[in-house]
Amino acid sequence: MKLKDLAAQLGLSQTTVSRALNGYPEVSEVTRARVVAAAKRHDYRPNVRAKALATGRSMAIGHVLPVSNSHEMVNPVFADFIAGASETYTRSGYDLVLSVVPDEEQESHYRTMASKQSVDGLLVHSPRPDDPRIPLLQKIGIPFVVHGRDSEVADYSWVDINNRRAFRRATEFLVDLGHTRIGLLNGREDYEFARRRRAGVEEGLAARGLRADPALMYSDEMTEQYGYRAASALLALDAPPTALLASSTIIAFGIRRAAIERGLVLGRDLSLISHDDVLSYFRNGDEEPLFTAIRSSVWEAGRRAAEALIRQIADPDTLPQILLEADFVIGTSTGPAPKTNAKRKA
Amino acid sequence: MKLKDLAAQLGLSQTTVSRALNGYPEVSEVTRARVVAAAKRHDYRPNVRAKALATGRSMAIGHVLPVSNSHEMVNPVFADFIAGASETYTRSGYDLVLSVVPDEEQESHYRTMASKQSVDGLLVHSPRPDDPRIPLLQKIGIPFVVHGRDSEVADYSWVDINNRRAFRRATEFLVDLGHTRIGLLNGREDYEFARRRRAGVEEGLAARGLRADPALMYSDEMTEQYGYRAASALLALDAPPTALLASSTIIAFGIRRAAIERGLVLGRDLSLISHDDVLSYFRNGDEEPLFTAIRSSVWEAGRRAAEALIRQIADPDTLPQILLEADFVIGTSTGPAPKTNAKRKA
DNA sequence: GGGTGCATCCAAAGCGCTTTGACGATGGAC
DNA sequence: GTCCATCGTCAAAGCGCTTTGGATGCACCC
Repeated sequence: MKLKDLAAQLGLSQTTVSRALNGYPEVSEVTRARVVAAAKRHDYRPNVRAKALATGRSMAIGHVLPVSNSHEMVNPVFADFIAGASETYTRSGYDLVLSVVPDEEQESHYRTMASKQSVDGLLVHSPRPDDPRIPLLQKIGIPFVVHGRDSEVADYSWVDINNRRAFRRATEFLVDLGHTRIGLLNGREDYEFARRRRAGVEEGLAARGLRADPALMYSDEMTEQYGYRAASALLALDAPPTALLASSTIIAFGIRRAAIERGLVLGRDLSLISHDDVLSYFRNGDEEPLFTAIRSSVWEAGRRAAEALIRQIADPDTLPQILLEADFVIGTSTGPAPKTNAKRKA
Repeated sequence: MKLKDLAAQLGLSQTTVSRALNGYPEVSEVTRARVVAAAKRHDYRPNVRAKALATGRSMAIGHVLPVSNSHEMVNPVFADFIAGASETYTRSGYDLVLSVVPDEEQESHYRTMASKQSVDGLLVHSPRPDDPRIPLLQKIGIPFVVHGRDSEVADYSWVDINNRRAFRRATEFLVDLGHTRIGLLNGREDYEFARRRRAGVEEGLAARGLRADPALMYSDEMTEQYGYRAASALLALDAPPTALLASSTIIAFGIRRAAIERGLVLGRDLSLISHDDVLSYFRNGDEEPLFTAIRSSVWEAGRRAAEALIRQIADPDTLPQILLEADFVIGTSTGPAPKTNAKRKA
């Protein structure tokens, strides 16, 4: 069933039928009702390809997921982010076209997408410092929103959380509890978000007159095993940290394992604050938060980013920039610095 | 730069340019070379929308992810499966259009996709028993591949692992080690894969003359906390199981936590076999497997499913059905049934 | 020299939709 | 009774590509 058939059936022209269905005012309400009823009856839905060609808009948004080719790793964060975004797209009639592309092919892939004109806008994931994709897209002139920022002054549209502030705050919280040896199990610091988090920790320490100890700072792909191994190494030090900051709940799981294995109780012997993306399958406790955490739902971020992109497509002059503040939730994994350590320092 | 411009520039007709670029034989090699060179020089790439309209093929595959609307949960398994599929699509020039749709809207969403003609084929995730989507798609007549099967005799294309056999084998392995009280921490049993796994366990027990104890069988969304809570409950029984089967590595993490917390050593005090989808962020150990496991990469399954679908689109008469056998890898989490329990039974 | 066959290329139609520009009908103002 | 808006409708062009059905030129053969 195509437009032509439907028009013939109704004894109307294609023009009128098209207008009726798309809500143009030049058609009488009685005709519109007839057309809409007939369309529903025949389950008519316009062919998107033809529509796209005629309007020049494909009603699709591109997401390009970078995958570390060496590891074949895809971060579970993406699943939730995309689920959030997809929700918004579906509601607005957009499709989401996804491609998973090895790091080194990113740039050429973006170029291809743009010249094929298969999408009306792009969502850029995981920006690196001085990410080449951004000037590329600006040059091409296609609407895009970045999840994260590649620098403090970013002249493009983005959605990000205030990583620096959140980690600074968490750090100060720990220092105020008496902790002075604080470790950080960060994500890969060739990504901006991880750099900001580290900067936040350093600022927090500095603000309280402490200095960051590089020996307590780790950075890697955020797996459970990384959390376990790094925490085990840290806890085996002569002067182990009394508190740890983790860049993800998954890392925190690994830390907890290392702690339990040593008979340490979180919140008493070792304090732990985790960043919590509120991932579907890695909830930080149920009703009660398990870990004290910097919490910001990445699902929600996906939703917001999608909205920002759609807004920008509608009006290319707006460049939405959305900074989400993370919640700071107190769980059972933090407490005052243990006496023994205090003594050791004295 | 469009075809017309390129043709004009070269002093050729659109026909010839189009043929040259698409590898048709009716064009001389010298002309083809000229055209290809010019296309590269101008970074010409055909507009996919126009191409799709002209050819009737949109060069896109649809994936519809079900999301339990109540929980807003998206299974991390999808991320790896889709990454694998996307790899294949990209290589074959297909786009992947993704939608995340609440359970109850699944059917209407499939219907819409088909009538909009925006995709050439569909990949169906997470089949339920007697899943209505399957007859629907058969009626519509669009090529599709199901990840999993909704029944033992399935007259459509699917890619699945031999869940039943794998869990049967794991169960027998445990019984042969002397375990008689064996628990199962399964996924949601309103999905086919979980039913098969349970059936496999029951078969394995029956084959060794044992009966399944419903009190030792759990079923739920596969989170770490579910694993922890269910295992804790089981271990607190008067006659606790000496061995557990887990439907995912994430559940196994939870079980391990419960075990460690009780001072139990996996492989000595409690045996554990997990299903391992080889998810990016939940590796079962690094070089050495941590858990004894039924292993089958879901990334690979995505790749195979995508290949099957593309094959089917090319030749609708083939209905590829691919049954992957899982590896059985021995880790450190299994061992003979502890004496104390053996005594208790005697 | 006229036919045959092949290699190369082209004009134009068509994919299913939107949108421009025009047209007949109606009704109110004068 | 004429004129002019306004309304409701339509025919046709166009989106950028593929593909059908020739057209042209040239070598080859009898």
